[in-house]
Amino acid sequence: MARGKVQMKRVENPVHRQVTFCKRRAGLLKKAKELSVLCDADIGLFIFSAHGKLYELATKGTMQGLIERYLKSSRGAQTEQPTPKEMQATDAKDEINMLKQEIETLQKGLSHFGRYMFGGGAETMTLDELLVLEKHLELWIYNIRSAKMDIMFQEINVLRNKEGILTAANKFLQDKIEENTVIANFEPVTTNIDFPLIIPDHIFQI
Amino acid sequence: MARGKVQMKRVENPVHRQVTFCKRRAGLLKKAKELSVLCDADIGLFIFSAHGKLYELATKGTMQGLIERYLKSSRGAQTEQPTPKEMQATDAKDEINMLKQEIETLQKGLSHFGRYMFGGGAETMTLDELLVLEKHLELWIYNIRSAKMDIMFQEINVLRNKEGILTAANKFLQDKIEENTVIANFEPVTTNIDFPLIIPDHIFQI
DNA sequence: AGCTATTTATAACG
DNA sequence: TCGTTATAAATAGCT
Repeated sequence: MARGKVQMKRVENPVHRQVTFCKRRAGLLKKAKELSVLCDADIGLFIFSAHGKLYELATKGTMQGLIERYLKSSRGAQTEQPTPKEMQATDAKDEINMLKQEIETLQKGLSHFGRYMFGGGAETMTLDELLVLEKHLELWIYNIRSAKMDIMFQEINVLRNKEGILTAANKFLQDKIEENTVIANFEPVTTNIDFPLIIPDHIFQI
Repeated sequence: MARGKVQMKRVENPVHRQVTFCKRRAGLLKKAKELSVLCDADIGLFIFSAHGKLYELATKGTMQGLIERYLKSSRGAQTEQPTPKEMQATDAKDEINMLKQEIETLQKGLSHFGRYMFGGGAETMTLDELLVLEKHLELWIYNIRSAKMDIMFQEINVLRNKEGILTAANKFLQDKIEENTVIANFEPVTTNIDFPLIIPDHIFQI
């Protein structure tokens, strides 16, 4: 495409070959992104250099997600999945697994972000790419928050239950002491404890 | 690339979009093949049209085989995730101030993000703008998590303190009852309470 | 890495 | 979809 027509065969000179690889790889990735943006297409592209180094592009979600979609689509002519993945958790274990998965998704999204920013020749992000990134971040934030809240609310409830039991036990024992004292005609029980048996209200304010 | 420069955004006219998709898809597949041949690269490429139709190219073996190779290769080369900046709080007041500051940062980041995404005619972002945005988003996510955790840990600690006080009071009262019983030479105190005075261990497990 | 001279890809149109 | 053509992009050969 410049200063000489190129033969469609392997470039024999190793230096030339490496240069050509760099340039054309950048061009290919750019073209793929352009097609995705211009025509609403979702594209997965990965390139192994002759020495095995990996370069990749996923224009929607993660490469994992696109690969799954590819496998479904190429196997049977199965129905498309318009909604990427609806999440329904039946129990805590599912919740934890989903959380882990989402963290992974997020990390991939971030790494994609990094690639967009520093990857070969990709100096611009499209609005669509930003929207995808935003969705990932929203999902990430939401799921981390939910999971943490669930776990901590659980602990808070357990502690509140324990508090109720202990308070009741405490009250019962105080009543018992009074009762025994009356029966025995003893002086009221006196103590030198330096912590309150009745918890001041302010402790219960957070 | 012809008879007019093209904007890097979705082609709105559906007919034009379809034509562009056909032509550029063919061009992309051709370029991928050329890169593969010229530079000894192995390439997997799949394209989902907007309506879900699949187009694919695998320059070596099958797409399945390339996908397996991709999965292996991408696992090994996990990109490290940057650790958001660590925050050190000496007391609750500092914590609150930091939180407020971070909220401000977050709001700035959000407004930046919104501007980047929807601002007038700015379809491209510079590398510096992207770096700023990335930092804001990382900070945003990290701080939402931190703030929630801090608040809930605070409540948990208060409840744990209350639990400790009540347990100690409980034990003291039990000892007192025993003591009074011995002095009075009475029968041991008996009760018909239906909750435990000694809390079963399992309650303390969360 | 940059820089051109060329080749290629392709947008608009028929 | 297919062909034509004017132009925008990509890039081979150099430095």
